[in-house]
Amino acid sequence: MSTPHAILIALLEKPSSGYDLARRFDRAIGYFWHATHQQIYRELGRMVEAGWVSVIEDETAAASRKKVYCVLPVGRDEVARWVRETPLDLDSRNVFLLKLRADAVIGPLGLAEELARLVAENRARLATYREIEQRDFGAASLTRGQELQYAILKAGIHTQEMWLAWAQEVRPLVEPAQA
Amino acid sequence: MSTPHAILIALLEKPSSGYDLARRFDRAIGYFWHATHQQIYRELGRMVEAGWVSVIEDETAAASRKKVYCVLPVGRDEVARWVRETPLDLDSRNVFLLKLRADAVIGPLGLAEELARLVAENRARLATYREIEQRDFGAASLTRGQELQYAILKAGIHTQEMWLAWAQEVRPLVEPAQA
DNA sequence: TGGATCATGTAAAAGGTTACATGATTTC
DNA sequence: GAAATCATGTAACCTTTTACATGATCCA
Repeated sequence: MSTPHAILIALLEKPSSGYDLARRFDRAIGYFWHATHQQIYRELGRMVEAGWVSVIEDETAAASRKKVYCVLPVGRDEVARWVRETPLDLDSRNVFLLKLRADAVIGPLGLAEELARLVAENRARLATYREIEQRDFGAASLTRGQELQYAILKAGIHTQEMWLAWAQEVRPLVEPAQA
Repeated sequence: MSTPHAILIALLEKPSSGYDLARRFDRAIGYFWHATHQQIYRELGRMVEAGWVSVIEDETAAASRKKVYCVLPVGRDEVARWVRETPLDLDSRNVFLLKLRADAVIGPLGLAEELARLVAENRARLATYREIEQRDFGAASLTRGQELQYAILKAGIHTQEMWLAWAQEVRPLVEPAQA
């Protein structure tokens, strides 16, 4: 899921300390993404090494042990590169949401093509589900076990349908030329 | 996500070789779950050690190198224990689907309570999303960045709504006394 | 002054991914 | 007989999780 990029994007939205990031990943961001403080501190250390982020030195920082991290231009470019060059499979919807967040902060980053590809793949999968539905659960009466299996399949069907409807809403926001 | 239990449940549905399991995890099962053949072979080895599964010896097996695994009573009990004793957080919906599959093969395992708890938690989260929606995106016109952030939030809202509607459908199937 | 929270880290264990490796069987 | 697929495994690496650890600050 690329923890470092998730952290970079969170830092682009708002420079924070490791502790703050851990809290943000438990709150709003955490609804889609999760990271423990150990992961966060390790990645922050690596990203300082890599020159993607740096610690802001100011009077508040000097007063406490708190280290506030800020994304450097190199880190910003790395985010843009990651968004453009990392292809997603159709199961990584939350990674696409992460890309959208990046697009919201430093965009537009040209996500229209990838969205179109994901839509096509999700439609294909939905079609497969529909076939399974007709083939295996078309009968008038089903056993309890079959009902449960059908319920599992329906979870998949509803997920696809929901996501496809959502994708239609998002499309105009990532299209290059929106009238 | 508990790979060993996912494998046990797949084996309960149909005894298979490691190779077959890998293929099943790439097809129907893989729509909700994923495991590489390396993971599968490692877990199968461990589970034979633990006495949860055993290799079926028959004429077909003797002819080829293929090893067909079958769940032993101890393994079956372990699945039932796992389903009952492993509490899920509200993000692990696919783990709940896995529990449903277990319930379909060796159930009923009493999933009504856990489903009710997940529904309550998901409703609470949906309420939080709705608050954020009103507070942050109630304005008449939004910037492109805000539109995108709103779209991300909507993905969360739609996911919750879809799942809650699905849970209502499933509830009668896991209730202890269905008329 | 004692308990909650802030704030940062290390270390070990478990789990997952990628690459390597081998040989049998089937299909053209 | 060559290529694809069947079938099983090992090893190295990387990431994640869990537990441990420390000290500062804030509030009652």
